[in-house]
Amino acid sequence: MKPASISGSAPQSSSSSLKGLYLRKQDLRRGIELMFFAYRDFTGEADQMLSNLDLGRAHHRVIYFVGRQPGMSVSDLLAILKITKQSLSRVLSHLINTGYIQQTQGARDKRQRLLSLTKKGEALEAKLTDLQCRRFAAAYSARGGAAVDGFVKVLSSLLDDEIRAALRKQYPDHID
Amino acid sequence: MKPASISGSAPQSSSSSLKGLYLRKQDLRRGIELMFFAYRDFTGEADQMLSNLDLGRAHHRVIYFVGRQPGMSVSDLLAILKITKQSLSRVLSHLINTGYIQQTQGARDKRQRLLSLTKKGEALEAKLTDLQCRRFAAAYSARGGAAVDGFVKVLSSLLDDEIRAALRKQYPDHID
DNA sequence: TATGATTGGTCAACATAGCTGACATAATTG
DNA sequence: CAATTATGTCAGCTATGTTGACCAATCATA
Repeated sequence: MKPASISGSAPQSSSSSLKGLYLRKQDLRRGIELMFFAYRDFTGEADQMLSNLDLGRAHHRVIYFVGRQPGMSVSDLLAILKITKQSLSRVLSHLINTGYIQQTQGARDKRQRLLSLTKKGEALEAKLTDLQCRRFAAAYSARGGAAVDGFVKVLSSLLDDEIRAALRKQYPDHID
Repeated sequence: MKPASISGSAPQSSSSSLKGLYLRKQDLRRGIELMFFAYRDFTGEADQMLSNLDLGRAHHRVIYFVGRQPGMSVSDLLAILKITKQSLSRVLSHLINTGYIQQTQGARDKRQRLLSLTKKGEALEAKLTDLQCRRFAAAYSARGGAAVDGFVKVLSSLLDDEIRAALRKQYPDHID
Protein backbone atom coordinates (compact mmCIF):
# COMPACT_ATOMS: atom_id res chain seq x y z
CA MET A 1 0.00 0.00 0.00
CA LYS A 2 1.67 3.14 1.22
CA PRO A 3 5.36 3.59 2.02
CA ALA A 4 5.15 4.21 5.78
CA SER A 5 8.63 3.02 6.67
CA ILE A 6 8.31 -0.52 7.83
CA SER A 7 10.56 -2.23 10.29
CA GLY A 8 11.48 -4.64 7.52
CA SER A 9 13.64 -7.68 8.04
CA ALA A 10 16.32 -5.81 9.91
CA PRO A 11 17.17 -7.50 13.22
CA GLN A 12 15.11 -5.02 15.19
CA SER A 13 14.29 -7.92 17.55
CA SER A 14 11.27 -6.54 19.34
CA SER A 15 12.41 -3.40 21.08
CA SER A 16 11.03 0.08 20.48
CA SER A 17 13.60 1.72 18.26
CA LEU A 18 12.31 5.24 18.92
CA LYS A 19 10.89 5.68 15.42
CA GLY A 20 8.07 3.27 15.80
CA LEU A 21 6.37 2.86 19.05
CA TYR A 22 3.30 0.91 17.88
CA LEU A 23 5.05 0.19 14.58
CA ARG A 24 7.18 -2.60 15.94
CA LYS A 25 6.90 -5.88 14.09
CA GLN A 26 5.31 -7.28 17.20
CA ASP A 27 2.57 -4.65 17.22
CA LEU A 28 1.81 -5.17 13.57
CA ARG A 29 1.59 -8.92 14.04
CA ARG A 30 -0.76 -8.40 16.93
CA GLY A 31 -2.96 -6.40 14.58
CA ILE A 32 -2.96 -9.21 12.03
CA GLU A 33 -3.91 -11.76 14.65
CA LEU A 34 -6.55 -9.57 16.21
CA MET A 35 -8.20 -9.21 12.82
CA PHE A 36 -8.19 -12.96 12.32
CA PHE A 37 -9.55 -13.90 15.72
CA ALA A 38 -11.95 -11.01 16.08
CA TYR A 39 -13.48 -11.61 12.68
CA ARG A 40 -13.98 -15.26 13.48
CA ASP A 41 -15.53 -14.60 16.87
CA PHE A 42 -17.61 -11.72 15.56
CA THR A 43 -19.22 -13.96 12.92
CA GLY A 44 -19.36 -17.07 15.06
CA GLU A 45 -22.64 -16.55 16.86
CA ALA A 46 -24.47 -15.55 13.73
CA ASP A 47 -23.01 -18.51 11.85
CA GLN A 48 -24.41 -20.78 14.51
CA MET A 49 -27.89 -19.30 14.28
CA LEU A 50 -27.76 -19.49 10.50
CA SER A 51 -26.72 -23.12 10.40
CA ASN A 52 -29.80 -24.01 12.46
CA LEU A 53 -31.83 -22.61 9.55
CA ASP A 54 -29.71 -24.34 6.92
CA LEU A 55 -28.26 -21.04 5.84
CA GLY A 56 -24.66 -19.92 5.60
CA ARG A 57 -22.63 -16.78 5.86
CA ALA A 58 -23.20 -15.99 2.22
CA HIS A 59 -26.94 -15.83 2.86
CA HIS A 60 -26.28 -13.62 5.84
CA ARG A 61 -24.40 -11.09 3.75
CA VAL A 62 -27.23 -10.86 1.27
CA ILE A 63 -29.85 -10.47 3.98
CA TYR A 64 -27.76 -7.89 5.78
CA PHE A 65 -27.09 -5.63 2.83
CA VAL A 66 -30.58 -5.91 1.38
CA GLY A 67 -31.90 -5.04 4.82
CA ARG A 68 -29.68 -2.01 4.98
CA GLN A 69 -30.75 -0.71 1.60
CA PRO A 70 -34.14 -2.08 0.56
CA GLY A 71 -34.90 -1.68 -3.10
CA MET A 72 -31.32 -2.14 -4.18
CA SER A 73 -30.69 -3.81 -7.53
CA VAL A 74 -28.85 -7.05 -8.12
CA SER A 75 -25.91 -5.22 -9.60
CA ASP A 76 -25.72 -2.94 -6.56
CA LEU A 77 -25.44 -6.04 -4.44
CA LEU A 78 -22.85 -7.59 -6.71
CA ALA A 79 -20.74 -4.46 -6.44
CA ILE A 80 -20.81 -4.63 -2.66
CA LEU A 81 -20.16 -8.33 -2.29
CA LYS A 82 -17.65 -8.55 -5.13
CA ILE A 83 -18.60 -12.08 -6.09
CA THR A 84 -19.78 -13.39 -9.44
CA LYS A 85 -23.42 -13.23 -10.38
CA GLN A 86 -23.43 -17.03 -10.57
CA SER A 87 -22.35 -17.28 -6.95
CA LEU A 88 -24.88 -14.69 -5.89
CA SER A 89 -27.60 -16.32 -7.95
CA ARG A 90 -27.37 -19.59 -6.07
CA VAL A 91 -27.73 -17.91 -2.71
CA LEU A 92 -30.26 -15.30 -3.77
CA SER A 93 -32.54 -17.82 -5.50
CA HIS A 94 -32.56 -19.87 -2.36
CA LEU A 95 -33.50 -16.88 -0.23
CA ILE A 96 -36.30 -16.00 -2.62
CA ASN A 97 -37.59 -19.58 -2.77
CA THR A 98 -37.61 -19.84 1.00
CA GLY A 99 -39.39 -16.52 1.38
CA TYR A 100 -36.75 -14.33 2.96
CA ILE A 101 -36.37 -11.95 0.04
CA GLN A 102 -38.72 -10.60 -2.60
CA GLN A 103 -38.11 -8.97 -5.98
CA THR A 104 -40.04 -6.22 -7.67
CA GLN A 105 -39.53 -4.92 -11.17
CA GLY A 106 -37.78 -1.58 -11.40
CA ALA A 107 -40.04 1.35 -12.31
CA ARG A 108 -37.53 3.50 -14.15
CA ASP A 109 -35.66 0.53 -15.60
CA LYS A 110 -37.84 -2.51 -16.03
CA ARG A 111 -34.83 -4.80 -16.36
CA GLN A 112 -33.90 -4.29 -12.75
CA ARG A 113 -35.11 -6.64 -10.03
CA LEU A 114 -35.23 -4.53 -6.90
CA LEU A 115 -34.56 -6.54 -3.78
CA SER A 116 -36.17 -6.25 -0.40
CA LEU A 117 -36.75 -8.36 2.68
CA THR A 118 -40.07 -10.01 3.35
CA LYS A 119 -41.51 -9.96 6.86
CA LYS A 120 -39.80 -13.28 7.43
CA GLY A 121 -36.56 -11.84 6.08
CA GLU A 122 -36.83 -8.76 8.24
CA ALA A 123 -37.33 -10.88 11.31
CA LEU A 124 -34.21 -12.91 10.60
CA GLU A 125 -32.17 -9.85 9.72
CA ALA A 126 -33.17 -8.26 13.00
CA LYS A 127 -32.17 -11.32 15.00
CA LEU A 128 -28.80 -11.64 13.28
CA THR A 129 -27.95 -7.96 13.36
CA ASP A 130 -28.97 -7.76 16.99
CA LEU A 131 -26.56 -10.55 17.83
CA GLN A 132 -23.67 -8.75 16.22
CA CYS A 133 -24.72 -5.33 17.45
CA ARG A 134 -24.86 -6.66 20.98
CA ARG A 135 -21.24 -7.74 20.69
CA PHE A 136 -20.24 -4.35 19.33
CA ALA A 137 -22.24 -2.51 21.95
CA ALA A 138 -20.52 -4.48 24.70
CA ALA A 139 -17.10 -3.75 23.23
CA TYR A 140 -17.84 -0.10 22.57
CA SER A 141 -19.26 0.60 25.98
CA ALA A 142 -16.47 -1.33 27.69
CA ARG A 143 -13.86 0.81 25.96
CA GLY A 144 -15.50 4.19 25.56
CA GLY A 145 -15.83 6.77 22.83
CA ALA A 146 -12.16 7.55 22.36
CA ALA A 147 -11.36 3.90 21.74
CA VAL A 148 -14.28 3.57 19.36
CA ASP A 149 -12.99 6.55 17.46
CA GLY A 150 -9.56 4.98 17.12
CA PHE A 151 -11.08 1.68 16.13
CA VAL A 152 -13.09 3.27 13.33
CA LYS A 153 -10.16 5.34 12.13
CA VAL A 154 -7.71 2.47 11.94
CA LEU A 155 -10.18 0.08 10.36
CA SER A 156 -11.11 2.60 7.73
CA SER A 157 -7.44 3.16 6.98
CA LEU A 158 -7.06 -0.56 6.40
CA LEU A 159 -9.62 -0.39 3.60
CA ASP A 160 -8.85 -0.19 -0.08
CA ASP A 161 -9.34 3.37 -1.26
CA GLU A 162 -12.46 2.77 -3.31
CA ILE A 163 -14.22 0.99 -0.46
CA ARG A 164 -13.29 3.77 1.93
CA ALA A 165 -14.78 6.30 -0.45
CA ALA A 166 -17.99 4.29 -0.73
CA LEU A 167 -18.32 3.96 3.02
CA ARG A 168 -17.70 7.65 3.48
CA LYS A 169 -20.88 8.31 1.53
CA GLN A 170 -22.87 5.81 3.59
CA TYR A 171 -21.75 7.35 6.87
CA PRO A 172 -21.32 11.07 6.25
CA ASP A 173 -20.44 11.72 9.89
CA HIS A 174 -16.68 11.59 10.12
CA ILE A 175 -15.51 8.21 9.05
CA ASP A 176 -12.45 9.83 7.64
CA MET B 1 -22.64 -11.80 25.08
CA LYS B 2 -22.80 -9.03 27.63
CA PRO B 3 -25.85 -6.96 28.60
CA ALA B 4 -24.67 -3.48 27.57
CA SER B 5 -28.10 -1.97 26.93
CA ILE B 6 -28.68 -2.13 23.23
CA SER B 7 -30.86 0.22 21.27
CA GLY B 8 -32.99 -2.80 20.44
CA SER B 9 -35.93 -2.67 18.11
CA ALA B 10 -37.38 0.46 19.71
CA PRO B 11 -38.05 3.18 17.14
CA GLN B 12 -34.89 5.05 18.03
CA SER B 13 -34.70 5.98 14.33
CA SER B 14 -31.06 7.03 14.14
CA SER B 15 -30.74 9.98 16.48
CA SER B 16 -28.49 10.09 19.51
CA SER B 17 -30.78 9.49 22.46
CA LEU B 18 -28.29 10.87 24.98
CA LYS B 19 -27.54 7.42 26.45
CA GLY B 20 -25.53 6.14 23.59
CA LEU B 21 -23.43 8.42 21.58
CA TYR B 22 -21.45 5.80 19.60
CA LEU B 23 -23.98 3.18 20.62
CA ARG B 24 -26.58 4.22 18.06
CA LYS B 25 -27.75 1.47 15.76
CA GLN B 26 -26.04 3.34 12.97
CA ASP B 27 -22.69 3.28 14.71
CA LEU B 28 -22.94 -0.41 15.48
CA ARG B 29 -23.84 -1.18 11.88
CA ARG B 30 -20.87 0.80 10.73
CA GLY B 31 -18.73 -1.41 12.94
CA ILE B 32 -20.19 -4.54 11.39
CA GLU B 33 -19.55 -3.27 7.90
CA LEU B 34 -16.06 -2.06 8.67
CA MET B 35 -15.18 -5.51 9.91
CA PHE B 36 -16.50 -7.10 6.75
CA PHE B 37 -14.80 -4.77 4.31
CA ALA B 38 -11.59 -4.33 6.24
CA TYR B 39 -11.12 -8.06 6.67
CA ARG B 40 -11.66 -8.61 2.98
CA ASP B 41 -9.26 -5.87 1.94
CA PHE B 42 -6.72 -6.83 4.55
CA THR B 43 -6.54 -10.38 3.21
CA GLY B 44 -6.93 -9.45 -0.43
CA GLU B 45 -3.34 -8.74 -1.38
CA ALA B 46 -2.03 -11.85 0.32
CA ASP B 47 -4.75 -13.95 -1.29
CA GLN B 48 -3.59 -12.70 -4.65
CA MET B 49 0.03 -13.57 -4.03
CA LEU B 50 -0.99 -16.98 -2.71
CA SER B 51 -3.15 -17.83 -5.69
CA ASN B 52 -0.14 -17.25 -7.94
CA LEU B 53 1.53 -20.08 -6.05
CA ASP B 54 -1.57 -22.29 -6.12
CA LEU B 55 -2.07 -21.78 -2.42
CA GLY B 56 -5.07 -20.50 -0.52
CA ARG B 57 -5.88 -18.64 2.64
CA ALA B 58 -5.90 -21.87 4.63
CA HIS B 59 -2.27 -22.44 3.69
CA HIS B 60 -1.48 -18.88 4.69
CA ARG B 61 -2.86 -19.39 8.18
CA VAL B 62 -0.74 -22.47 8.70
CA ILE B 63 2.38 -20.75 7.42
CA TYR B 64 1.71 -17.69 9.50
CA PHE B 65 1.16 -19.44 12.81
CA VAL B 66 3.96 -21.96 12.33
CA GLY B 67 6.19 -19.02 11.50
CA ARG B 68 5.18 -17.25 14.66
CA GLN B 69 5.84 -20.22 16.88
CA PRO B 70 8.29 -22.67 15.29
CA GLY B 71 8.32 -26.10 16.87
CA MET B 72 4.63 -26.05 17.68
CA SER B 73 2.77 -29.35 17.58
CA VAL B 74 -0.09 -30.27 15.31
CA SER B 75 -2.54 -30.11 18.17
CA ASP B 76 -1.30 -26.63 19.12
CA LEU B 77 -2.08 -25.55 15.60
CA LEU B 78 -5.48 -27.21 15.65
CA ALA B 79 -6.33 -25.36 18.83
CA ILE B 80 -5.49 -22.04 17.22
CA LEU B 81 -7.20 -22.61 13.91
CA LYS B 82 -10.22 -24.41 15.36
CA ILE B 83 -10.70 -26.65 12.35
CA THR B 84 -10.77 -30.43 12.18
CA LYS B 85 -7.59 -32.41 11.85
CA GLN B 86 -8.86 -33.72 8.53
CA SER B 87 -9.12 -30.18 7.17
CA LEU B 88 -5.73 -29.28 8.51
CA SER B 89 -4.22 -32.49 7.23
CA ARG B 90 -5.07 -31.72 3.63
CA VAL B 91 -3.45 -28.31 3.79
CA LEU B 92 -0.53 -29.29 5.96
CA SER B 93 0.38 -32.33 3.84
CA HIS B 94 0.44 -30.14 0.79
CA LEU B 95 2.74 -27.63 2.46
CA ILE B 96 5.06 -30.42 3.53
CA ASN B 97 5.06 -32.05 0.09
CA THR B 98 5.83 -28.75 -1.58
CA GLY B 99 8.61 -27.98 0.85
CA TYR B 100 7.25 -25.05 2.81
CA ILE B 101 7.02 -26.84 6.14
CA GLN B 102 9.04 -29.56 7.82
CA GLN B 103 8.25 -31.89 10.68
CA THR B 104 10.55 -33.20 13.37
CA GLN B 105 9.73 -35.79 15.96
CA GLY B 106 9.14 -34.46 19.45
CA ALA B 107 11.96 -35.14 21.92
CA ARG B 108 9.93 -35.40 25.10
CA ASP B 109 6.92 -36.97 23.38
CA LYS B 110 7.87 -38.94 20.30
CA ARG B 111 4.30 -38.96 19.03
CA GLN B 112 4.40 -35.25 18.37
CA ARG B 113 5.36 -33.86 14.98
CA LEU B 114 6.83 -30.48 15.67
CA LEU B 115 6.25 -28.05 12.83
CA SER B 116 8.58 -25.43 11.46
CA LEU B 117 9.12 -23.50 8.27
CA THR B 118 11.78 -24.48 5.78
CA LYS B 119 13.91 -21.78 4.16
CA LYS B 120 11.39 -21.71 1.35
CA GLY B 121 8.58 -21.45 3.88
CA GLU B 122 10.30 -18.68 5.76
CA ALA B 123 10.76 -16.72 2.58
CA LEU B 124 7.08 -16.97 1.72
CA GLU B 125 5.99 -16.18 5.25
CA ALA B 126 8.14 -13.08 5.21
CA LYS B 127 6.70 -11.88 1.94
CA LEU B 128 3.11 -12.43 3.04
CA THR B 129 3.51 -10.98 6.49
CA ASP B 130 5.33 -7.99 5.06
CA LEU B 131 2.40 -7.30 2.76
CA GLN B 132 -0.03 -7.27 5.63
CA CYS B 133 2.30 -5.47 7.99
CA ARG B 134 2.77 -2.77 5.43
CA ARG B 135 -0.95 -2.18 5.36
CA PHE B 136 -1.09 -2.06 9.13
CA ALA B 137 1.92 0.22 9.36
CA ALA B 138 0.30 2.63 6.92
CA ALA B 139 -2.94 2.64 8.88
CA TYR B 140 -1.23 2.92 12.24
CA SER B 141 1.04 5.74 11.26
CA ALA B 142 -1.76 7.58 9.48
CA ARG B 143 -3.87 7.53 12.62
CA GLY B 144 -1.37 7.67 15.46
CA GLY B 145 -0.82 5.91 18.74
CA ALA B 146 -4.05 6.88 20.43
CA ALA B 147 -6.09 5.49 17.57
CA VAL B 148 -4.03 2.30 17.54
CA ASP B 149 -4.68 1.93 21.23
CA GLY B 150 -8.43 2.23 20.70
CA PHE B 151 -8.30 -0.14 17.79
CA VAL B 152 -6.56 -2.81 19.84
CA LYS B 153 -8.85 -2.32 22.81
CA VAL B 154 -12.07 -2.57 20.84
CA LEU B 155 -10.91 -5.52 18.76
CA SER B 156 -9.82 -7.41 21.84
CA SER B 157 -13.20 -6.74 23.43
CA LEU B 158 -14.85 -8.28 20.41
CA LEU B 159 -13.06 -11.55 21.07
CA ASP B 160 -14.51 -14.54 22.83
CA ASP B 161 -13.19 -14.65 26.38
CA GLU B 162 -10.95 -17.68 25.93
CA ILE B 163 -9.28 -16.24 22.85
CA ARG B 164 -8.71 -12.95 24.63
CA ALA B 165 -7.05 -14.80 27.48
CA ALA B 166 -4.81 -16.70 25.08
CA LEU B 167 -3.78 -13.53 23.27
CA ARG B 168 -3.08 -11.79 26.56
CA LYS B 169 -0.37 -14.38 27.18
CA GLN B 170 1.11 -13.94 23.72
CA TYR B 171 1.31 -10.17 24.07
CA PRO B 172 1.97 -9.46 27.73
CA ASP B 173 2.19 -5.70 27.13
CA HIS B 174 -1.26 -4.33 27.79
CA ILE B 175 -3.68 -5.90 25.40
CA ASP B 176 -6.30 -5.68 28.11
C1' DT C 1 -36.04 1.81 -36.24
C1' DA C 2 -32.18 -1.00 -36.10
C1' DT C 3 -28.15 -1.85 -33.35
C1' DG C 4 -25.52 -2.37 -29.44
C1' DA C 5 -25.10 -2.13 -24.45
C1' DT C 6 -26.99 -3.25 -20.06
C1' DT C 7 -29.45 -6.10 -16.53
C1' DG C 8 -30.34 -10.28 -15.10
C1' DG C 9 -30.66 -15.25 -15.37
C1' DT C 10 -29.19 -20.12 -16.40
C1' DC C 11 -26.54 -24.47 -17.29
C1' DA C 12 -22.37 -27.00 -16.61
C1' DA C 13 -18.13 -27.91 -14.58
C1' DC C 14 -14.58 -27.16 -11.33
C1' DA C 15 -11.69 -25.82 -6.89
C1' DT C 16 -11.14 -24.77 -2.14
C1' DA C 17 -11.88 -25.52 2.36
C1' DG C 18 -14.84 -26.61 5.74
C1' DC C 19 -17.48 -30.91 7.85
C1' DT C 20 -18.65 -36.06 9.78
C1' DG C 21 -17.60 -40.85 10.61
C1' DA C 22 -14.72 -44.71 10.89
C1' DC C 23 -10.28 -46.68 11.61
C1' DA C 24 -5.18 -47.35 12.26
C1' DT C 25 -0.59 -46.71 14.47
C1' DA C 26 2.55 -45.38 17.76
C1' DA C 27 3.73 -43.63 22.10
C1' DT C 28 2.62 -42.28 26.69
C1' DT C 29 0.59 -42.90 31.11
C1' DG C 30 -1.67 -45.04 34.93
C1' DC D 1 -1.11 -54.53 30.50
C1' DA D 2 -4.91 -51.27 29.49
C1' DA D 3 -6.45 -46.81 28.47
C1' DT D 4 -5.54 -42.54 26.61
C1' DT D 5 -3.30 -39.38 23.55
C1' DA D 6 -1.22 -37.54 19.17
C1' DT D 7 -1.41 -38.05 14.63
C1' DG D 8 -2.70 -39.70 10.15
C1' DT D 9 -5.86 -41.52 6.57
C1' DC D 10 -9.89 -43.01 3.65
C1' DA D 11 -14.36 -41.83 1.96
C1' DG D 12 -17.91 -38.79 1.17
C1' DC D 13 -20.69 -34.54 1.83
C1' DT D 14 -21.55 -29.33 1.77
C1' DA D 15 -20.94 -24.40 1.07
C1' DT D 16 -19.21 -21.00 -1.57
C1' DG D 17 -16.26 -19.28 -4.60
C1' DT D 18 -14.56 -19.56 -9.78
C1' DT D 19 -14.91 -19.81 -15.57
C1' DG D 20 -17.17 -20.04 -19.75
C1' DA D 21 -21.05 -20.09 -22.71
C1' DC D 22 -25.47 -18.61 -23.69
C1' DC D 23 -30.17 -16.33 -23.57
C1' DA D 24 -33.99 -12.84 -22.95
C1' DA D 25 -35.73 -8.47 -21.89
C1' DT D 26 -34.99 -3.76 -21.86
C1' DC D 27 -32.78 0.54 -22.67
C1' DA D 28 -30.16 4.02 -25.18
C1' DT D 29 -28.74 5.88 -29.26
C1' DA D 30 -27.05 6.55 -34.07
